[in-house]
Parts: sequence; structure tokens; C-alpha cells
Amino acid sequence: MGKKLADRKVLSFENIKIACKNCSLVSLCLPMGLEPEEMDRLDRIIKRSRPLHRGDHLFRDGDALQCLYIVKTGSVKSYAPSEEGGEQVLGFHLPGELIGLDAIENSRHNCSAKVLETSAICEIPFTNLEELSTSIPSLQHQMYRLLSREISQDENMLTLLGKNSAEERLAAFLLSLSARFKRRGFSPYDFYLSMSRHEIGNYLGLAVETVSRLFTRFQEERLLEVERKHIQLLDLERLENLSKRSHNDKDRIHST
Amino acid sequence: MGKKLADRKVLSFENIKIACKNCSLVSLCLPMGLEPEEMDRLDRIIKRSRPLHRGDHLFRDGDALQCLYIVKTGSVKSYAPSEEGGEQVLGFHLPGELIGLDAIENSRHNCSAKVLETSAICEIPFTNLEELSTSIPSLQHQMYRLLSREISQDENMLTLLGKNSAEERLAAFLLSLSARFKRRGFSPYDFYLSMSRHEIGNYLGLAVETVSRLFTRFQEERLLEVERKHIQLLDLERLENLSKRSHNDKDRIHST
DNA sequence: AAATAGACTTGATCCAGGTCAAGCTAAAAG
DNA sequence: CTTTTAGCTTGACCTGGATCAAGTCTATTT
Repeated sequence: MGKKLADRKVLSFENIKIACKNCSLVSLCLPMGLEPEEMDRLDRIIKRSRPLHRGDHLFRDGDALQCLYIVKTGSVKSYAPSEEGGEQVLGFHLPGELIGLDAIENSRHNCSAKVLETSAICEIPFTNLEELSTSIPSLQHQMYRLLSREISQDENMLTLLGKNSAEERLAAFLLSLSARFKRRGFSPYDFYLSMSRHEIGNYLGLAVETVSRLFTRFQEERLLEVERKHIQLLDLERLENLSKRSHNDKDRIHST
Repeated sequence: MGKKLADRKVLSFENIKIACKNCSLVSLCLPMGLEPEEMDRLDRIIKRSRPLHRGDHLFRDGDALQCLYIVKTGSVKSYAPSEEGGEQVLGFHLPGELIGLDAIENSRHNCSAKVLETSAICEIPFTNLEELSTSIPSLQHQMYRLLSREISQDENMLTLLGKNSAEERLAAFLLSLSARFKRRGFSPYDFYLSMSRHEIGNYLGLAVETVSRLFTRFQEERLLEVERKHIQLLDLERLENLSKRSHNDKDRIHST
């Protein structure tokens, strides 16, 4: 309990309530490319609440769409719960990433999102955002870009699940994390996983055991060093090669 | 050759060059919900070219984004080609569906799209569309909705590929087609597949042989009648049950 | 410090669906 | 008409990764 208080102090208002223009993420986040005046207008509709803790939900499948969410610090997973209690992990979200875009279609969330570790989150009421984007063309453009990017990413993921082997999937996953950490100014070689093996497996369409065995094997092959959540990538190049299916590509479809 | 001329006559200008307001797809297409005056403005930027033929490309992976495309009649597949000549089928598109949305992010197409049969296509120069959507809020809203819907669909597909068995995938695929035909005023029970078994398998992450065997089995079980491309669904309810994974849902992730 | 529990690892076994091989069919080309 | 070819089906076999079954390790609780 005393611990939690301390935690709060460390990340509190100085860090959380800063405006977009003072935020280190500005160059890869929603306000990217806006003029200072436009950024202020956006800033005024963004809510910055106290930090959320592991397991807290941003929203649940079926909730009415109120806000879109951006990770400021920490990480979030989104997932589609199934009736029977199972789930499909749809994505892991790092700082600067916009969450909840699949809810615009019918004003209702199509998946759930919960934070994986203590996280600061920016909330953006969608109605206000939409209005604002009508009067700020570059904000509208940025929205189109972010929605489009989400589609591209999902399509990549479809290819990964449709065509790639277990080892290709895990290698691609680690490289994706690595690249995203790098863009955020963190080490691309040395990082901590905020998600469990189970969640990684679920995301990649693999059993936990398979993920575990692959970590062991990758370590034996000196591709990486792993100790629980701590990952050190030792050979990005070989991982890169592993992640691209080199082998059987015989399902080429004949053109007409 | 005489045949082709006849074809052209049948679908030519009367049918192809009609304005949105006279198009039967208006209620499920981009102009959905626009005022007549707004629809005219949209109409003015849309190009309607002569029909394309099987195998013609709308665009190829890497092309600069010029237009988004809407199927008017016929069908289109989008796919991610891989270096080695293979491909991952990303989707099949029926009349009223918008194609190319993943290109907005970086103004370059991230996949290819080719027509599966003789098809009429509306082309919408994206720059014009974006401008127009700045001055027509309901058009902007519709764009957000369509982009969001694409994300939801891709997420559904991720779940299908990540969690479902071969039989669940094929059942879900057939039901999806059935529902989409229904919305377009066609029979949900009786339709023709415009894609090959190979393409279906590729899309669903299955080998052709598996798709073929499943069709045979579904027919033996009186779920459907299949003869080459012609499908008759005999028992939607049982197909529905098949498509939802009823069995092992033991990968529930423990909450914290 | 002992107990409990969740997360992870490792080994043994199994099977859904992939791969390989052969033949069939229909439609297009000659 | 016959031939060719691409698409589809069916059977036999094989394998990657799932499942089952024990542990082990860490962290939290008591």
C-alpha cells in the first residue's frame, strides 16, 4: 500500500498531465504534423487520467464508444473475448499507439483492452475528435493515416498467421517489438516483455509450450538471451532471416 | 470474340456509367447517408471506366496511391505477393466494397488487387476524396466508418486464423459470403464462387486439398450441395454451429 | 520461513492438416 | 473433333506443433 503511493508519486502529474507539445511522443503520435495552434485545440479535448494498473480495462467488448485511447507510458493488450472464456489477443500497444479504432464503425467496441503494467493513458472523446478533424484538415489526414496503418498491420499479421511457421512467427514478433522500442528511443536489443508467454502464444496462434521451447532454442542458437521477461537480442540479422519464410513458397497462384 | 462484344453490350454504359444516386448499391456503399447535393459532388470526382476482365489489376503492391476502388459488379481479390512468387490472399471484395484503404498510410499500396471475373469498378482519386471529405462531414464520417469496419473485419479474420480449425474456417467463410450476397439482394443459399479452391485455401490458411476434402465432407453431411463453383447451402443453422468453435476453449488467460 | 499459486519449462505422445502422388474433369485452344 | 491445361479430387503418408503430464522457479501470502 505504501508502495503504491510511492509509485503514484513517481509518475504523477508532472509526467502525466503534460500537453502534447511538451510530450516526447509528439512525433509519432496523433498530433504528429499539426501546427502549434492546432495542437492546442486538440490538447483541450484530451483527458489525462491517473495511471491505470495491471489488469485495468480501458474498455470492454460491447461498450459504447466514448473515447479512443493512446498509450503514454506502459503497455496495453487488446483482445477479443469469446463466450466460453477464451480470448484472441489482437495486439500489444506501446506508447504513442492509438487504441479502439475498430469501434468507430458501429459506435461500439468490438474488442476489449486492458493494461499490462502500470500505464498512463490519454483519452480522446471520439465525437470531439471527429468534430475537430472536420476543421483541421491535417488532423483528418492523420486520422486517415492511422486507421490505414492499423489495416496494414492487421494484414501483415494475417500473412504471418496464414503462412509462417512457429519459429518465423516468434522471430517476427520479437523484431517488431525491437523496432518499435527503437523508434521510441529505447534499446532495440535489450528490453522487458510486459506480456506473458501465454499471451504471446495466443497472439501468434501458438501454444504456450511452443513459445517456451522456441525461446530455449533461440537462446541455444545464440540468437538471444532470455531470462523470464528480460530479452536481449544478440543477432538481429539472423533473426531477420528466420522471420522471412525462405522455404516452401509453392502456393503461388497461377495468373490468368 | 463475338461473345466478348456481346458481354460488353450487356454491361455497357447504361449499367456502368450510372450516377451514385441511381445505383442500386447506394445504401451500402461509400455515398451512404449523403444528402443528394453532397452525393452529386462526390459523383463528380468518381471515374467509371470500362469493365475489367479476369486477371486485370486495379493496382499492384508498391504502386503509388492514386485511387481507391469500389466494386460495382463482379468481384475482386486483394493479396500480398511475396518475393518468391507466393502470395497471401487478404480478401475477396463484392459490390459496394471499398478497396485500397491500406495504401493511405504511406501513399503507396501495400498489396495488389485483381479482378476475379469481368467486373465494373468505380475509381475515386484519393486526394479529391480527402478534400471533399473536409467539406462534407458526413462523408468524413463515412470514411471513418469504412476504415474502422475494415479493421474489425481483419481482426475477425485474425481470430479465425489464430483459433479455428479447418472446418470452422471454411464454414465461416461460406457464411460470410452468404450474408454478403444476401445484403446485396442475391440468394444467400445459392451462389457461384468466383475464386478457385486454391485461393480459398490460401485465404483461410489451408492447403487446397483440405478445402477440397471439406467440401466433399460438407456435402456428404448434407450441409451443402457443391458442383464446381456452384454452391447451395442446405443448412445454415448447422453451418453456423460448425463455424463457432464449440470445443476446447482452454486458453483462457488468467486475469490479474 | 513455510505455504500456496501463477508462470514457465521440459519431455512424451498424438493428430489435424500438410505434402506427395495419381488420376479426373471441363473448358479452352488448336 | 482432339489435345492441352488448369483446376479439382482422392488416397497414402508424414510432420509441426498441439496436447498431456510432470516438474521447477518466483513471487506473494500467511
